[in-house]
Amino acid sequence: MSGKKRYLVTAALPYANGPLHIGHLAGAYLPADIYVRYLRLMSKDVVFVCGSDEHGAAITVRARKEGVTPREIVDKYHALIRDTFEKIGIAFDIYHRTSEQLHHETSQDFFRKLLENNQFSEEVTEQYYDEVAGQFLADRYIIGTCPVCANPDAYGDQCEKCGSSLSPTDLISPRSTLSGSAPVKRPTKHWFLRLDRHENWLREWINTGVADGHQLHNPADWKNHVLGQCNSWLDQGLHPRAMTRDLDWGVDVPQEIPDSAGKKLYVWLDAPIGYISATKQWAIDHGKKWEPYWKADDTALIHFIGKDNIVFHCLIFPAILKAHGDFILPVNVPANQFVNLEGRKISTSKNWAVWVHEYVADFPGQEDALRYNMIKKMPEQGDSEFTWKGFQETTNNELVNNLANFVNRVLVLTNNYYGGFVPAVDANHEFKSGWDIDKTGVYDEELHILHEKLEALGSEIERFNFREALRILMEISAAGNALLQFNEPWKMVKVDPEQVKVVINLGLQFVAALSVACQPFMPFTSKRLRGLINLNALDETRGELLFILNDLAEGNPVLPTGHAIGAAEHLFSRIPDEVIAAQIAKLEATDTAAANTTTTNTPAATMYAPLAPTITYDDFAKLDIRTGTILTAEKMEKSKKLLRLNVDLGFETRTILSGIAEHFTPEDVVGRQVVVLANLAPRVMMGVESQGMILMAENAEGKLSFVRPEEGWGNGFGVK
RNA sequence: GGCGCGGUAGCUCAGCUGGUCAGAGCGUGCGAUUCAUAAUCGCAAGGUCGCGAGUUCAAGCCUCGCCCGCGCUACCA
Repeated sequence: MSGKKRYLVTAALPYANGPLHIGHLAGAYLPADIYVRYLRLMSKDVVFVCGSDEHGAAITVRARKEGVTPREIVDKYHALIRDTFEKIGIAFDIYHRTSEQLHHETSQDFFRKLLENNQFSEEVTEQYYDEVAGQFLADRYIIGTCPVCANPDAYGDQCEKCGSSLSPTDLISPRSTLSGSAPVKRPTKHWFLRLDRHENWLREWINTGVADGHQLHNPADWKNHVLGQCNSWLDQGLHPRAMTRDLDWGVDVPQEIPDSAGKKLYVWLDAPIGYISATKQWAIDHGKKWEPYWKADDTALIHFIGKDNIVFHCLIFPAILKAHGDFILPVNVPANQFVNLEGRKISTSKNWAVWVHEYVADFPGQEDALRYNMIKKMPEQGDSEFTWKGFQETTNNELVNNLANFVNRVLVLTNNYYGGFVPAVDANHEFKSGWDIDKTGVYDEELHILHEKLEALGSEIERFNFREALRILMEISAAGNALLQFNEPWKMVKVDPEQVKVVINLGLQFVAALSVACQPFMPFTSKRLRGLINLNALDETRGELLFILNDLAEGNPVLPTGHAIGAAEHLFSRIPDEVIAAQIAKLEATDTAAANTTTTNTPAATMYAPLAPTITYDDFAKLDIRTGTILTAEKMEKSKKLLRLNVDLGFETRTILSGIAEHFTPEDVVGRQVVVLANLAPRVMMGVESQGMILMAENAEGKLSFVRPEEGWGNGFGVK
């Protein structure tokens, strides 16, 4: 254990424009929850904060699309996400929200402090401006034709059809979603954090753990992919990044600052400071001080995130904290990778996901089955895979057959033979060890091994190896089953009743240990299990795992002789094939056109892009579209997406670059008849001038199809 | 194209600074068993550790090249 006096654990703030899916859970929230629950059981001082990230253009875009206010969007999803966390047992000390006044004040104070510390440069850049609506346009407010896949409704930051990340200036014929007009570029001033000035110390800190001459962490404890990603960025050089935006939904740049009108803090400064605001609110609610958790050297700050957030939490936020001056740096950022679903990437926009709020509705009382499976499949080193079949198998084979069964066996035998009381034992009586079939068991030694297992489990959690920790947990259950199997109390009860007492007593100690050790992973099961053996639910403020470890270390049993247990019950229920089939069917159904009518919170518009604003015939007539034939095709050097085509337009041959290399090989396209936008302004890409654009059709999966005239149609003819 | 992380038994994955590291769980086969939601326990199955070279007394573990997956990034239409 790090030896720190207190812990501040954060989990990535969910963006309040959609529900949670299992990838979120396995990526950040479950590992954080396990870690925190473990710390509490070990009597550590820990605060676990999270909250909804409620600002940004995506929310306003969504609000406009649904005809509601941004406030209504965030209220809806904040409530949904908060309740989902509670239902699946993620035990934050506080789940805050960035729309709270306290957060606005906190982040504004941060901005002022950075300004005071001379951490910004002010720069004027050209941004798209909507003259009709009278405001600057966030990237998400601008749509236009995607340069990669020709989707006519790509956003200024990203094309949701092909997933390309874009900038507004990439879009062909951009238009404003506010008014439908074509935006114009206008100068606007923004505050840029001088990240370049932080590059050197960040590099040292990331790679050696040393900052300002102090050893703050050991890089060997950080995950490979986290270090790799950071160094990849550092090697490319850090550049000043804008900390403000022209937005209308977010935290205002403090008004006393000149030119702040209409400016909002960008997500870099808004979201991570949400961790601090949340801690402040928690302190207010509980009569505590928040500063020690963020400013004291003996606090361990740990960020649980997904891999998409690595540089944000390992470089940018630390730079902000350092630039402020008073704050500590994270001691570790154990980012997880991604979870795939049934062989495909989880996609909110394509509705390929298992939504957690739907799971808890479909599987009431089986929250821990999902938690268990997600922990088992946690993407700790590389991407992992969730399948419904796998979920069924682990639930039935491991939770039902092994864990629940072991508990049931012990309780049934105790009730049958000893009237439900923990039997007194002769600690010197021999039996067969549950840990090793060839070993003679000794009561104290069995407890000792149990102690070792619990310590090993804890040490794996401390090192963020949650899958391994879970495996050790199940090892205890398997050893318990083996203990019964080897000693056959149902036979020996007539032959050697003293031995049976030892075996059953030991079995009960295993069950009691499991009731504590399983709590970080499966809190609902812990509570249920504690009930079965007539113990109170764990009080997380009391460090009960620590007590048990101390007891076992001294050779004392967890459950005292004579303790009365309850009736045997099953902890888990088997998941039948039909239920799994239904979930798979549901997944596949929502993946298709049914997405339009589904009750999930997935945007209905994802199947079909919204219709673009109406244009006149004159607008259309500006386009000169011609038939043509691809004569030659070759892959562009150094480009992943571009094919260089020579296209016969009848009257001339054009060189056209087309972003279809990820869909078609050169051989695929040579000889194809195509339709070409012939009067598009030429554009130089990768050093080659493209003289037109090949028109493609695209479906919801982002697959492309050539648009072409009838077989044998000539080249160079107009399309109207 | 550049960079990063992965590519290990049918499946899901462990393998720290190179030398019991060729492993675990599940599935499969055989055997034992009945207290238990036909659950449990034991044994077994021989996987070129992505491909090809190299360094070393010794390489999944180091180096170089290549292939595949994912991510970030690029003069990105």
